[in-house]
Amino acid sequence: MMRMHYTRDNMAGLLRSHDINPTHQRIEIAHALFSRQEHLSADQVMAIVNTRHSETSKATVYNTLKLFLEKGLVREVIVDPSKVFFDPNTSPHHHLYEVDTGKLSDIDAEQVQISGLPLLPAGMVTEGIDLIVRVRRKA
Amino acid sequence: MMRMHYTRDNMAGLLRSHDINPTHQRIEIAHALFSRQEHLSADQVMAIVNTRHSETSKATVYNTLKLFLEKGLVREVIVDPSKVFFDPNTSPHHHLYEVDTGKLSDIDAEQVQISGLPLLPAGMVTEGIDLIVRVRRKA
DNA sequence: TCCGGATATTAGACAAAGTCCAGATTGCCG
DNA sequence: CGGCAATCTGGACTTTGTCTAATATCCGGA
Ligand SMILES: [Mn+2]
Ligand SMILES: [Mn+2]
Ligand SMILES: [Zn+2]
Ligand SMILES: [Zn+2]
Repeated sequence: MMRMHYTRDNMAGLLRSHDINPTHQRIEIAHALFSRQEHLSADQVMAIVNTRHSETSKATVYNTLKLFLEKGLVREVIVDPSKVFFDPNTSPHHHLYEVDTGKLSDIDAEQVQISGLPLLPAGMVTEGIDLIVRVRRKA
Repeated sequence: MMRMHYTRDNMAGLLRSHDINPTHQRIEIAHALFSRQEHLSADQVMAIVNTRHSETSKATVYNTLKLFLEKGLVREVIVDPSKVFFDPNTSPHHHLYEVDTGKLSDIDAEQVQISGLPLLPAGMVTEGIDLIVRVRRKA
């Protein structure tokens, strides 16, 4: 997939296309995630956004990430019991998690086949299927 | 698989077979998990074990669950960003998570096939593959 | 049985992630 | 400019989990 350059200016349009009012703080937070294309925790986003001078509060970082999540701009990845990661890649994909380093990387869903899953309980719909491969350095 | 009845008396042998010294507290905690065969959080274990009268401290509950984990007596399930679940079922299996209720149930690994996973980075070994089907009640 | 060391448990202080709220700011429209 | 909705904020608060130093329990040997 051809990748565009994620400038702050592009962020406003991206936010608007997801029905999010583009404010200064929201643009900075989106830029932190999309320019890096990495999985970031709220704490990491907080640190990135406030590197030069403090300009975004903790409450806003959490509120904004939750808003992005609701609007489908980012995805949540739950692999570490101590923190949630936010993922700017919303296309269907899986994850490889290096347990000793905490490094998290993507596995394209295209090449992975999952079959034999049981039928869902009546009245239920799948919200998502998370596949996490946990690896560690060989002893 | 034929299932035995998990009495407190059985717990001592189970603990010993996993190289765990069976103390009163450890037996109670193991009994909470194995007699129910459910996924429990530390908090839930704490509540169960202290129903009649307070007899096990928070520190011991956490220490013991971690010990059980290290000794392979239980397994950790990470699906909810706010708490870890402990699973007395250590046979390979996957999970179905009902996001609105928090209900967690097992999916037998036998019938599920996962193929096409990429090769691991050199020097890495798989510690486990977690597959979580997230479902919610239809709108 | 008594002693001493190793093992296990404890209360409570602490830390980290995340939530909540009431007040201040901002942006926009008339 | 004045009003109003939307947004942002500091800081108190909650929850989950960790740590520590003191105590209690267990067990093997004299
Ligand atoms: Mn700035
Ligand atoms: Mn008892
Ligand atoms: Zn990802
Ligand atoms: Zn399970």
